[in-house]
Amino acid sequence: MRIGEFAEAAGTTAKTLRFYEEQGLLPPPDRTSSGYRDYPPDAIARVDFVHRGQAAGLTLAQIRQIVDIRDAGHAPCAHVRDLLDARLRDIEQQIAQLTALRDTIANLRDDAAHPEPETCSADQVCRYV
Amino acid sequence: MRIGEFAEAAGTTAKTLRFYEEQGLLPPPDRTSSGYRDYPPDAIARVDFVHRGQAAGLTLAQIRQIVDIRDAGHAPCAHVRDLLDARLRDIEQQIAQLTALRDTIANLRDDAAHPEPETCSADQVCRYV
DNA sequence: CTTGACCTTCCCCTGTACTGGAAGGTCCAG
DNA sequence: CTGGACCTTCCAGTACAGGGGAAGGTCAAG
Repeated sequence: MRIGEFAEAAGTTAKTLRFYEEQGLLPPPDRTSSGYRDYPPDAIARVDFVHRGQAAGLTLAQIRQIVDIRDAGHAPCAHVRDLLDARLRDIEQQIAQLTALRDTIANLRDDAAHPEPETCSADQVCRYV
Repeated sequence: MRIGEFAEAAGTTAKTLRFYEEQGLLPPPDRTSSGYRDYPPDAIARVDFVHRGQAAGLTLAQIRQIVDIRDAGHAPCAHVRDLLDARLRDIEQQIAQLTALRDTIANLRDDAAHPEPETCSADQVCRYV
């Protein structure tokens, strides 16, 4: 299977597949005599795994850690648990920060609902921010 | 006031001040005869405005739009309201996405709490993701 | 035999907000 | 007069996940 067809089957682009290979996420496929990449159909599972990892909010570097452990012949379960835990903590923190930011902006916005341009001095640029 | 002293007074670094100037956020200050930047103390208000804009989640490009309006002699109130509204919508959306992602990951993590490495096939790399 | 679709490698570009460092000029104290 | 602290400009790089496009090779159909 050549890269274009494989990319479409895997729901991505040829460019991205070459990039994943370069990043160590996909094993380099065989080449035809003319140098074209020749993918086995079951390599799609690996691309799907990368996509699921991304959907879980993992970076490509983290996904690579997992596939490296698997390719070294081990089950990556423990590492995956650690990654998911860390990601969960990050996300909780991001949500907390965004929530605080939302409240801050909502307050600024409320102030700005009563336009009093004359009280804006050029010094402070804008009295609402 | 030379850049180092001014930077400290404004709570930032000389490098950052040159960057802000290059980005059009700060007006180019006068220069001494030897070419050193010479800041008037009241320029600190402009730096503070940039910092407040950042605290409100605005990008430097957006802050620049505001100061450009102000420097053109207009009150930026209406534009500021639009920016704050847009930012608020973005943040609400980000929070919703992160909340959904958190639930997804929490579920994956729960699955991974019961380790069954033997059911992980090398094909799927990891059955938890 | 040629056309067009596909493939290869290569390098640069995107956006964000800076940071690091090199090469050289300036200023002040000792 | 010399050393060190400060300043100048310019170039390059950071993290992230690719995208754009050039120059050239390959393959199948008409």
